[in-house]
Parts: sequence; structure tokens; C-alpha cells
Amino acid sequence: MALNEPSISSDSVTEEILKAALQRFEQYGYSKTTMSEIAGDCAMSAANIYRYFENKLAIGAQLSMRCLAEERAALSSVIAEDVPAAIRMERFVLASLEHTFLRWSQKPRINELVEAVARERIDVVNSHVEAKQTLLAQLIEDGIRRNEFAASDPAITAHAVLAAITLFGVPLFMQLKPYEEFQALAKSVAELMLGGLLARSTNNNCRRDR
Amino acid sequence: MALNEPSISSDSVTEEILKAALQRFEQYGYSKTTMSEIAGDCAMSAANIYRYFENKLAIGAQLSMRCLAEERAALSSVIAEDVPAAIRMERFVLASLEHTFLRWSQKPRINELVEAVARERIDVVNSHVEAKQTLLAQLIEDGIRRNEFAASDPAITAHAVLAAITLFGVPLFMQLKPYEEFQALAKSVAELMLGGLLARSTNNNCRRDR
DNA sequence: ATAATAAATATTTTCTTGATTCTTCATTAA
DNA sequence: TTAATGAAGAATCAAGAAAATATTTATTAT
Repeated sequence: MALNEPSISSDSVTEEILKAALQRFEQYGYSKTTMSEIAGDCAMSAANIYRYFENKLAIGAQLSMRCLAEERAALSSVIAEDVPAAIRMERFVLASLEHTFLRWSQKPRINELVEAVARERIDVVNSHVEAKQTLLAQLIEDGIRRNEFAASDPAITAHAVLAAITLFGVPLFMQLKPYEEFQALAKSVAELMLGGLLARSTNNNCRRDR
Repeated sequence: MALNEPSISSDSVTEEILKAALQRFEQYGYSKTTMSEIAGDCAMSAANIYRYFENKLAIGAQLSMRCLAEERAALSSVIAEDVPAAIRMERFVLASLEHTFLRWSQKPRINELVEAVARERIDVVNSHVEAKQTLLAQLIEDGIRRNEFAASDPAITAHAVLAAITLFGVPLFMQLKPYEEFQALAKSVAELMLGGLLARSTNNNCRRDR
């Protein structure tokens, strides 16, 4: 009698609970919604929710994971675009920023949810980061394959790129500057990561337009 | 009757207060030390402190600024070293990480102080960041002068570098990984910023040892 | 068995109140 | 006038009680 398999359980009851919880969380916030309210929306008792989820945090974690997966889907489609790898890399950075900023400014409740979950379920954040790293590694490998990029180890480079764009992926920072400034900064960082600082012997300064 | 000129007032009484406050903050933390205690250490009344500082936060701000200035002094001496600019850049990144990590792990009280101040006196953080940016711009300019670096605008590039090393300058992140991993990551990021991802036409892969 | 619940328990949050602490001000001393 | 203070007022913090909420358990229905 396996209890709820974390993410495979797309049981219809499970889905109903998640749907109700998401609506509540979006409207009133994670901490302000009670298990009884969610249960009421599903016409069941609060106790019955525990047959489908370990606890309230598990519901939040599931929804957060879906939110983060949506972000990765957007990044994934950027990577799949049919343009040079360098362009895709810049777009990846800008798309990361856009998602972070929009979640912070337009979906404060969801943001609150993700942050509450992140505080107690670091694994949720970790797997998101790992997945992003894998996406980046794919892009880098593709760039190498096409002779656009030169990197000895795509995984390590992906790790470095992800570290270098930390500023654009943490909602907390979004309050520091207006979006336009972040955009300009993101472009500069992308340019830096792509072109590097070192002077090229042949001086073929292949920077792109600005 | 100009009230305390923020940072020029190196009045001996001012210094005495700062010294007493620092000792208290280091030992018991910012929030746990009272104005009366600081005043008692200086053999004066609490009210008298207000002749020298606007309020408790101003004392904390002053001490935080000194702490941050120390960090910049260390970075400044890295920049002044007599080695290639690329080496100095990597050392700059590693020194930033070292300072952040040590403050987080070895001086938790001071860290608490700086964070408390940062929350209410964002200008303190901003001027620190600006000063670091100026340091970096100097390094970059020097690198350009020596034909080691190629960058169109040192100020913008410095801004980008600073953004790219955010992960190594925010104490909050230090809990995520062990120091050794951060070091390796910092090296990767430095390498990425220096060399860039783009393949060089002449394929002169000038990466350094690892 | 499986699904569900009401009631019991454990945990967390909220509220209240008293005490502490910060800050200002009127006054005193040099 | 400048330096300093004690006392008053304002703001914040802390402890504990009360209430709300999360979670478990024993029980019922299908």
C-alpha cells in the first residue's frame, strides 16, 4: 500500500486537491490558507487530505515544483531555437531574468509559496538548479558541436554560467534595480561570458551589436 | 552647529563610543546590546550618545562601513599585485569569496550587524558595491593598458563582473555548499569571464592550468 | 480492504500585557 | 555656549495565555 508516490500520483483526487490548494495559495497566500479550507473546496474533510499528501508543505512543494518546471520549459524552448548558440545563451540569461522578475512582481503569492517551500525543502530548489544546469550543458554541448563554443567540460562550464547569473534568478534581488537596468546588466554579463575579457592575439573582436 | 558629520567626525568621544559598541556587538550581537550598556562602557549616560550619533543604527552603520572598507582594502591590495591582470582578476574573485565565507562562518555577530544595517540603510551597501565596482574598473583598465584585456567600456564590464560574482559576495549563499566547492566554482567563473565561451578563430586556447 | 470522517492531540500563531529599550527634552554643570 | 544628565514619552520586545491550525488516531461506511 504505497503511500502517495511523490510526483507520479496524478490520481484525480490528488489533482483536485492541488487545484484547490493552488487557487487558495494564489489568492490568499500559503500561510493564510488552511487545510480545512482546501478540504472544504474539495468537499472532503481535512483529515482525508492526509491520505494523499504527507502534509501541507508537501502540497506546496508539489505546486512549487510545477511552477519551477514551467520556468524550465520556457528556458528549454529558448535552447531549442534555431539560432546560433551565442544568441541562445544570451536569450537564456534574459529569459531567466524575465521569469524571476515577473514572478516577483506579478505573482507575489506564488513567490511567497516557493520561498516558503525553499526554506524547508532545499531539495526542491536543488533539483531545479540541477535541471537548469543540465539544460545549459546541452546548449553548451550543442555550441561546441557547431564549433561556436570552445569549452573543455560542458558540465563544469554550465555550473559556472549558472553561478554567474545568480543575480538574475533570485527574486530577492529584484527589488534592487528597475527591470530595464537588470536587462542591460544581463546583456553585459552574457557578453562577458561569451566573449571573455582576454585580448585575442588575432584581435578579431567578435562582439555583437549593442 | 553641524550635527555629527557622518564619517569625518573622528572626534575622540565618537571613537570611544564606536570602540565600545563594536566590542559589545561582537560579543553579544547588535540587537542584544543596549544603548545604556554602550554608554556605561564610556562612563556616560545613554542620552549623551545622541550628541554624537543620530541613533543606534547610525552606530551600526558606521561600524559596518568600516568592516566593508576592510574587505575593499584586501581587494585593493590584490589589484595592486605585480602579476598579470588575469591572475589578479581570479584572485579578486577568490578573495571576495574568502571574505564572504569567513565573515559568515567566523564572525557571525559582525555578519548579523552588517545584515541588520543593510536592511534599513541600503545606501551603506550601495556605496560598498560602487566602490568595489570602481576597484574592478581600475583593474580592467590596467589590463587593457597592458594589452591583456580587451573591453570597450571598463565601467560597464566592471559592473558585469560584479554581477557575475554575486554568488560569492552574499553571506546568505554560504550555507549552500562547502567552501571547497565554492572555491572551485569561483575559479570556473573567473575562467569563464576571462576566456569566454566563444571559439577563437585562431584556436589559441589560452586557458591556464587547473 | 479502501475511503472517509470526527474527535483527540500536537503544533503554531495570535493576542495581550508588562517590561525593556530607544529617543527626546527640559534642565543642570562647566 | 558646549557637554552632559535624569526623567518622560514612544516604540519595541518578551512571556505567557488563548485561539487557531496541523496532524494523528480510532472509528465508521462502503
